[in-house]
Amino acid sequence: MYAIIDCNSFYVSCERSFRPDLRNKPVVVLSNNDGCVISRSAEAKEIGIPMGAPAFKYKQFFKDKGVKVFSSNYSLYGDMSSRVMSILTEFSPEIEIYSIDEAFLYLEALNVDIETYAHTIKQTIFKYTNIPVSIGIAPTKALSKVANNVAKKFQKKTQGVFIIDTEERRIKTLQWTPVESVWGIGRGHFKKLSEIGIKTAYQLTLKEDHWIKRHMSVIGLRLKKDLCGEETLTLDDVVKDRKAIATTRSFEYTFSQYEDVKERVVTFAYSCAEKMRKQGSSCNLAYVFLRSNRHDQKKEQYRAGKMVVLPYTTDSTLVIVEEVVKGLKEIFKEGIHYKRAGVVLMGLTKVKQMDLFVNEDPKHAALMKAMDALNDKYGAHKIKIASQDLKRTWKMRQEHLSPQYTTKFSEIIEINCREKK
DNA sequence: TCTGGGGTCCTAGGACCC
DNA sequence: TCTGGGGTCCTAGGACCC
Repeated sequence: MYAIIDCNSFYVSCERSFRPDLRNKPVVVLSNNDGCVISRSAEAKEIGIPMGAPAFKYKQFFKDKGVKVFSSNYSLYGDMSSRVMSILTEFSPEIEIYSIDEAFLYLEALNVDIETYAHTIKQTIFKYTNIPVSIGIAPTKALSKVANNVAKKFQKKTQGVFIIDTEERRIKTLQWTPVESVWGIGRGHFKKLSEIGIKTAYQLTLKEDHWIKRHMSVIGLRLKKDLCGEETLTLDDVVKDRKAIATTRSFEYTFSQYEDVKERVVTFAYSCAEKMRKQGSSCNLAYVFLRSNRHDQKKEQYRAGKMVVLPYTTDSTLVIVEEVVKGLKEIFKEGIHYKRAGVVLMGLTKVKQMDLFVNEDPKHAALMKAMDALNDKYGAHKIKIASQDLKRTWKMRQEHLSPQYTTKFSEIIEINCREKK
């Protein structure tokens, strides 16, 4: 049996974990730049705040209804996530961390009463982190996701745990489940399925294989089989290296000057390269893109991207920045009000294939190592490169940021020592 | 004024190879 | 009348996830 453990309203629950006064109150967490709502407490959902609601449109509503608003605090959520995951590893050696707030556990090898075990998991996580979770258990991964939905929808009745352990229960649950809420069915597939009268997950499991393969590719077919109880999706318990690493942002205002846009793009390339070195990879491709403000149709719309092939496989910020800027020059158009830009590193590999003719200056590796060590020790982006503007510090709008509750003790001690010195 | 960010996988078509 | 077959790699676009 597979269990999927999913934290309820994860970002909101993290904020609440340190603010017991917010229990039973409507709480939301906003995206970067305080743009839109990305996490809602049950109370916030109840008063009709939709996912993705633009914050500026809801400002008054939040005030009127006493909604507590937080800017996103990813270091807090990352830290809370690690705590939850480390508790889960105590319960089964076979675990797949699926996202920041979800993990699959394989329970087959354990000789336990599954229902009792699930409740113990739930209570333990709550005891140590204050984070409520829902648990779905079933013979396949897709079915465990369906079970999880039920556990979430019927909190009171299920106590947050739902198990599909008989054929009768599988069918009954799938008949109840709207097809669009199935894991792997998004807007596009939902539309196609509606057109041919498929409304429930159960109807999907009755559809012929060739139709599904034709319209939903092999992914859809695997999903169907998994829902039928045939195990086609297996546990991915090795942490895989990223195949692409991206840094993309919307700007608080729009930029029209090349120098402004360039400074942003260089900083994005810089962060990408840093993330890539953390994973121990190098790359040979970089993609840079620019976008105007799609919400302001009065202004000229423009979107462009350029893939640049690096002269050799590298993890050097200097080389990557230089090539990304060349790409930027090709797509930058005067007179556009740019709202968003990004850099994506691709072609990631752990093997640095040497080029026959051009190779990296060996000094770069040592320089990167020193740069990473300094930034690690003294704070992010303390060491910049010259094409970033040293005077300028672009701040995200974060008007509702919570404190760094989980800052590590070692860091606090270090800061204290520094101040004493 | 103001609307997120970071990933994965699959398919189709074109260019190219022998 | 009539023009092969089996590959690889790359790109763009679509679909999905959280």
